[in-house]
Formats: sequence, C-alpha cells, structure tokens
Amino acid sequence: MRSDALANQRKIVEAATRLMAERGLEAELTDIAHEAGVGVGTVYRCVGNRDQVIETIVRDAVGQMAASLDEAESREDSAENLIALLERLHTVVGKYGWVHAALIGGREEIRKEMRAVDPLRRFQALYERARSSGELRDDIESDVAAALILGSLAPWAAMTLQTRGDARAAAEAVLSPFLARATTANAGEAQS
Amino acid sequence: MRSDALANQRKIVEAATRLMAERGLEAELTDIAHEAGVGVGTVYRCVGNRDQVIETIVRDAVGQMAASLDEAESREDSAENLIALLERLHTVVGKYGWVHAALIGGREEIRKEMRAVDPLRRFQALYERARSSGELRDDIESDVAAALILGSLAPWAAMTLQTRGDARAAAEAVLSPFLARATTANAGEAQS
DNA sequence: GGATAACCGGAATTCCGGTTACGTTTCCGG
DNA sequence: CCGGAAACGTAACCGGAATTCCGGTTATCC
Repeated sequence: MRSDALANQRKIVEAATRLMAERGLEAELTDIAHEAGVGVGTVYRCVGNRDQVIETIVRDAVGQMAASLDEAESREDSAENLIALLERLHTVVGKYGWVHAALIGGREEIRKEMRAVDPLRRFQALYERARSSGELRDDIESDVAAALILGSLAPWAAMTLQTRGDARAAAEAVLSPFLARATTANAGEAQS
Repeated sequence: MRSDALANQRKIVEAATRLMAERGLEAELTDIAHEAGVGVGTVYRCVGNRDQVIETIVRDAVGQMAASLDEAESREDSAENLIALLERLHTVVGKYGWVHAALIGGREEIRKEMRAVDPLRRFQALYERARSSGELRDDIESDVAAALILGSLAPWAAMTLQTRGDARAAAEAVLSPFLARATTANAGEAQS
C-alpha cells in the first residue's frame, strides 16, 4: 500500500467522524469524500464501502472507550479515578455521540461490537472498587449507579459539548450525586 | 373528510409508532402501510409523506410529555410527585425511544418541536419545588440534577424495557441518588 | 335506492444515494 | 528522469425506497 493511500485512509476516517458527529448516520458518502478532499472512488479503495467506513469509526470509538477502561482499571481505586475515567469517556462519547444513537436504533453490528467491550459491566466493577474506598454512597446498588452514570454520559455530552467543552466539570457533575458527602454536609438536617 | 379516512389516519399513526418503536427511523413506508392494513397510497392521502408521518408521531410524543409535566405541575410538591412524573415519562420515552436517538442525530425539525416544550427547564423547576419539601439532597444544583435525571431516562428505558417493563421501579431507581435518605440511613457512618 | 364524490389498493414511476468502470494523473523505485 | 503501477476524479450504473397515478370500490346525501 502506497504512503499517500495510507494518508488518505486517515483523512477519510477523520472526515467521516467529523461529519457524522454533526449529521449522524445519515451523512452521505459523497459528502464524506468531499470533506476529506478526495473523490468517492478513493473512499472505496482506501477504506471500503459505506458500512466498512462506519465499522471503522465504531471500532475506533469502542477502542478508545476500552483503552480508557483499561487505564482506569490499572490505577488506584478512588472517586478521583472514576472522575478521570468519566472525563475521558465524556470526550469520547461527545465525539462519537451518534454511535449511541445508532445503538438505540437497530444496527446489530454496532451492538455486537459494544457487547465485546461490555463497558457497563466493567464500569460497575470499577464503581464497586471505588466505593470500597468510602468516598461514595453505599445505599445505591452498583448496577443502578453504573447504568445511570453511563446512561447520562451521552445525553450530557450532547447537551454540554455544543455550548462549551469542559469535560472535567462534566465528569464531576455526573458523579456528584453518588458521592457520599459533597461540599456541604447538611443533607441530613434538611429532611425535617 | 370521510369517517373511514379518519379511522385510517389513526390506524396508520399507531402502526407507524409501533413499527418505529422496534426498528427506529428506518422503518419503511410500505411496511408501515402494511402494518396498518392499508395501501401505501392511503398513507399519503390520510397523513402525508414520510416526513409528515414522523412529524405527527413526534408531535404525539412531545404532547404526551407535555401533558405529564402539566399534571405534575398541578400537584402537590413532593418526591412522590417527581417519581410519578418520571414513571409516566419513562413509559412515554420507552414507547418513543427512537425520537431521542433522532434528537442526537441531526433532525432539526424534531429539535425545534422539543424546544417548544422545554422539558428540561420545566423539570428543573419541579425538582426545585420538590426539593423545598426536604426529601431531596440539597447539595446538588437543580440544573445538574435535572439534566442527569432526564438524560438517564431514555438510556434507562432502552435498557430495561426490553427485559421487563416496570416503570415504577425505573422511576424510583432514577431518582434514588437524589433522595436525601434512601431506605438505609447509613451513608453518613460509611464515610469513615 | 341510486348518483356521485371521496376513498382504496397497488402497480408504475421518480428519485436518490451507493457502487462501479474508466481514462487521466501522480508517486516512487531504479 | 522515466516507466509503470497504483491512485485519482468523474461519469455512468443500479437497486431500492419514496411518491404518484389510475381503475375499481364504498360511504354519504338526497
């Protein structure tokens, strides 16, 4: 494979990612090619047909997600570790939000790709580990917490990314309801 | 407009709703017509083209959402009121889950329809009102809480509805992290 | 009960985006 | 630098879904 073809491959995938980020799955192949500054034929030669383009991007997205989980699993258990993970996931999900949309819609191929990584299960495990450090509430089941937190991620990213992109703040916000004590400690008195 | 045409209109919209619930935006017009037990031509005469069919359904979905909010606003402020609202929203969102997917994807028309109801703002107001009753944590900003809760709704619905459809339990689960004290009251002791 | 206008189903047509074929241009090793 | 293989862009091609059209059917009103 010639070097310029390889460069094009990268350009095409990047362009497709960018275009799909704003138009979703409906982005047309012709537009993707144009965005990448190449002809349609080149897309077929360098990446493959439309489905393969999508598959490539999904693989990227899932790969980045898996890498984030790997990293978090190798670190010390703490709320901070979870926040760092969520921060990373937030940017990934923001970039590939439509994957989530496609997941809700049919797309069996994508669903399968996702199952292989099984982010929900892995995140739940990390959550339990972090909880044992005592920084998190212990009155919420970890499966509920994991589902809520990961579930919030995509909508939250969709809502905030278009305004301003503070991933760190987003991660803290998403986790905040699950912290045992936030900054103020008066939730107890307020219940009267 | 003749009465049978009106009946068909209803049948078609119902069929389309059912079909899109399982196949998403990709459901074909021919299939919708068949599901409704009518010919394709009838769809055009009674509802309009594909986009208009979709718009009609979205209008229904948004309308049901708005009605739920109306009802909640007219009731006494309490966590129970929020849960009841979430329960209702959960079933609505479950039925029209693909709308959410379409919202993340491009679909400007849908986004506009949604802005008109502004569920986030209204839910936030309800949340604040309920919080003043003392049943909710007071250390989480209402805008964050509202975004997280509503954001969780669709993914949560997508995850649970296919397994079993307990809307009440779902509503309680989604709200649980925001309750000041859940059933167990040992969150305080656990922080040591 | 019959005239008539509206309605119906589904075949025929249009439209559109993915895919492919082809003549031209560009890169790279020798 | 030059030959040729590989890549390029463009212009048809193709399939399938959306839309339209028409001959038969049915509700409604007098």
